[in-house]
Amino acid sequence: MKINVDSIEDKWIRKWRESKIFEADPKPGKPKFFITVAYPYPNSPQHIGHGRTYTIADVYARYKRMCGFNVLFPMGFHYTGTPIVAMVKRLKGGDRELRKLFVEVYGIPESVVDGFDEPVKVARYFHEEIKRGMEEMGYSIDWRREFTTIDPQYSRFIEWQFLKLRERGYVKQGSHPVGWCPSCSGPVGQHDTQGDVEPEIGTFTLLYFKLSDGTILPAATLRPETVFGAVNLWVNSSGEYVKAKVDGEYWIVSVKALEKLRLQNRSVEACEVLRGSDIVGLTALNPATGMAIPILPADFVDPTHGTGIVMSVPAHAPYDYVALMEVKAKGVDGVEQRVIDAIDIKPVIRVEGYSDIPARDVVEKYRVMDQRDPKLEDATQDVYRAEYHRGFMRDDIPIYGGLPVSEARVRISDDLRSRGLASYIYDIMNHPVYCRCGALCMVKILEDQWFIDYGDPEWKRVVHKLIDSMSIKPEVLKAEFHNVVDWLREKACARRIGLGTRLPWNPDWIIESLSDSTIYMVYYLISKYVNLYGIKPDCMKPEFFDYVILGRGDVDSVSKSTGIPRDILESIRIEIEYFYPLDSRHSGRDLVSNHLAFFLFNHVAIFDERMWPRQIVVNGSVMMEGKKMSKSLGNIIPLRSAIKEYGADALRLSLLSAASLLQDVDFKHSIALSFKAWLERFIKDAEELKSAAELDSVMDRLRVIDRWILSRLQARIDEARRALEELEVRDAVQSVIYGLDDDISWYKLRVSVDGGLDDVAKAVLKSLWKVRALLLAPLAPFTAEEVWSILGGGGMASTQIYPSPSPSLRDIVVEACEDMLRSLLSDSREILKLMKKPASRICYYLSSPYKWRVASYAAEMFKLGSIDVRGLIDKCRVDPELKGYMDRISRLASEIVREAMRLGRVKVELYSRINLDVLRRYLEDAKPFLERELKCRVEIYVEGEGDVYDPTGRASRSIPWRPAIYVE
RNA sequence: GCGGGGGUAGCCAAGCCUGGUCUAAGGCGCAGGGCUCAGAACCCUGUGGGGUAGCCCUUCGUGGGUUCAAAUCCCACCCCCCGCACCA
Repeated sequence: MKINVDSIEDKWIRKWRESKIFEADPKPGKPKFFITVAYPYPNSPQHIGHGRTYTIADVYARYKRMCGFNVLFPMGFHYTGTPIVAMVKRLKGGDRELRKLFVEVYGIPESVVDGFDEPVKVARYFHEEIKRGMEEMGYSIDWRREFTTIDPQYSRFIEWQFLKLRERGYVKQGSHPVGWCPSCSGPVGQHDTQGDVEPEIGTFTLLYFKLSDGTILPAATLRPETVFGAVNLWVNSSGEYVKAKVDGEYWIVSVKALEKLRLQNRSVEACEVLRGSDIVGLTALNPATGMAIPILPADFVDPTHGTGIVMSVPAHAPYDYVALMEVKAKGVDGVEQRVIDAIDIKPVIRVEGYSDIPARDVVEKYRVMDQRDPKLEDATQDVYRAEYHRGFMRDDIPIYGGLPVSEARVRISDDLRSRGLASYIYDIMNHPVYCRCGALCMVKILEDQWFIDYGDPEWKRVVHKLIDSMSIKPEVLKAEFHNVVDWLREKACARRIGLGTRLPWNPDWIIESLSDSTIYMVYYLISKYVNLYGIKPDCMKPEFFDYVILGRGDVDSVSKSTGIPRDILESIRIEIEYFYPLDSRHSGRDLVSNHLAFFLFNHVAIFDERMWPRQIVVNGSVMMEGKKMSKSLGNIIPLRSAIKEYGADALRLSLLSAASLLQDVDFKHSIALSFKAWLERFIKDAEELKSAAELDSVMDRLRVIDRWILSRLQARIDEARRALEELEVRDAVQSVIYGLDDDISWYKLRVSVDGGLDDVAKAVLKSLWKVRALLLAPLAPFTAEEVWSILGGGGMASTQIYPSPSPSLRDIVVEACEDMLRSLLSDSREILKLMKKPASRICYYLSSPYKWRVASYAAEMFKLGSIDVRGLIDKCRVDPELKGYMDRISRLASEIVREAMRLGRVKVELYSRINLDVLRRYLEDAKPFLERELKCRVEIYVEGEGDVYDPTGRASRSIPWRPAIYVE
């Protein structure tokens, strides 16, 4: 029979939808479980990496539902933000790369791409695409609550949230440096740059070197402490410079630098255009030492970086050292050689392992050829790092002598600034970074920027308290959350462009995406009513949210002022009281330091303690055949194509089983295929077991091995439950699939006669298949439903109660005997393997009763604590029944102790349940099986009884946990 | 730099918190066998080395230490990955 995965999936998607089993409404008295995953941003189809988080959440939702909870698992779509806007702009600008991505990688028809002329159209398209993927994956979502973050009703909600934050004093206004494109006049993030580089903003100290007429030559540096060793200045002689009036003083900087100063809100007025060569040869005063130093040309100076004026510290900066050596050797046009010769290298910092001039050390070490040599970067890194961590200011440096460099740096910069000899400037650390439009990125200081003040210490304190009291899975992340909360500072919460909600008190600003997604989980409880009754945005005034979310105000007056009928208001209020707080929040690990942290802050700010979230679950990402998924590698597999290729269940299992929660999953084609095959086989087996009898009808005919497999099943159920409870989905797959497979294949080997199964075995397997279908239902729901229905389970698997271990089917003695049988078989095989000739008969010798007595003492000792030979002998000595055996016991005791150590606590505990009679009967019973497996006659004796066939005297070697073996 | 995570057999990966059940789960790959006209799939067996008796030797980044006993606990070192924001 051929299994048609597609039609099975279609069938169950339809049945689930028609039966509305995933639509959750408040049910007083029934425990609820509210679970959400971070909603998707619809700027591309989802790939299998996105699928992991949603699948884990769905497994949890399905599991909790089967545990009797009224589970609510909703979904929305996050339209807020700039990337989609930027994409449309690029498409309109004829960006071929992006078009290619859409058409060739995502498989979107050309005509559809042509229609992408507005951000919302793009969002709607991917929204539907993503939603379909979620349905196809079998996610048990209550779709009645779906919304997007640009729905006007949602905007009312976000406005309300921001009014609350502002009321509580968490919203502030201030200035803020951002990466900026002067040509687009907009902020640039990673998405906006060539090569997706994140512009890093750094603060440079601007040191004011002055010409004799007072004109300032500001040198930008990250190492202001080295100013004491600045013995000349560098400019690029062919670079464009300007003399300009900056904040009322005359400055000379590069043309680009003037633009930066303007963006950073200095008053700037250019006066005169210069070339670098125009200022070469002039003399400037060092602001720290007062020394007159010459201005010299250097090719390495990049006029677009910093100010285009570079202070030269040849003792500690390899670039400066090399450049100085060059000018000393070659001379400079228009500068007297005497001036150049007079330049002395001045050391400022001493650091162990380096000479007085560390820059020279590394230049020699790296064999740097000239100032264009790329090795200078590494050389520079070396010196900087060593000096920063291990360096001290030399004792001849006034005031700061003896200070560690890291401390001196801050103090010197502060002191010079307070004396008006320096200031600071922001610049791009990883310069140069280019905007997609091609322009060089700079730093702009935005004035009047709105912030949420996550730096507020009191607010942080409360968030710490929440983190301590909630569950975070995996638990190791708790420390990370605490750290993140400690780091967080003001967060810019609004921008000028992009989709989203406008700040209610200042509509020029649009609330950015990480700030409008912090408490929206509660909105799912409202959106159901918005969708159901078409509540108008205008009705959703602050008092509406105050009432339904916080329980403030009076229903009648709220109803009157909003025009929303009283019963609807009350229903929403009841819904929120019932489902809130959120029981589990799921996301990938990349959201820990932003979204998830903000989620906690905002809940604490807006809700009462009893409505704070209960749990966060974080998972790692997905790799593709060992490599990171990326557009450039072209190894992104869209979720929906993967579903087509492997089927939803096989894909789910692949994503669930390949790694523990926080670890990155390595997705492999071969693994997905083997799950696919496994699932098909599971269904085929069910078809074959369909006609078997029910377990109840064969209960009185069960053999030990039947009892064994049923007992194992109970253990697997227990493992699966435990694993799912802790969201160790990997372990759940392990137990339900591989673990049970192991048990079943052993069982089949034991019960099959001539390769076939009798009707008892079939009945046992049928019952096992039914239980297994339910065990599998959260993990691979389509297959589970299919098998459950094939075997006539009744109702849907998704709504059954998750199996619990049944104590009456657990049989530890049988498990112990079977375990011993297996090790006996494997020991026998090992012996047989080493024998050259085939064996004709194999004899097992069980220990005589007195040995069992000694073993039971040993097990007891082990259970209570440690085990030792002397102690064991002492115990035996006082036992009158062992009186006659003391001569043999000393050797036996040491053997037993050794074996106990080898077996370990768990096995010894297990074996202690067995006694001689039970084991003898058990092995006698299994004799035909052993003979079949070992292909020779098997005989079982008890040491010390009459007619024991024992030509080599092996019987005496037996101990109770390990019968002796003789092979002939 | 600060903070977090990690280095386990051919590969991926569990175990580590709570030391002994650890030559170390499971999967993939590989090899042999079965099935088959053949192949794919599937099913068995093996997969550090040695061994004519169930065993011995070696192994969990490196080096020390604690312990009767260490992949697991402690110390030092080396290496790798991620986050540090205005961006979803």
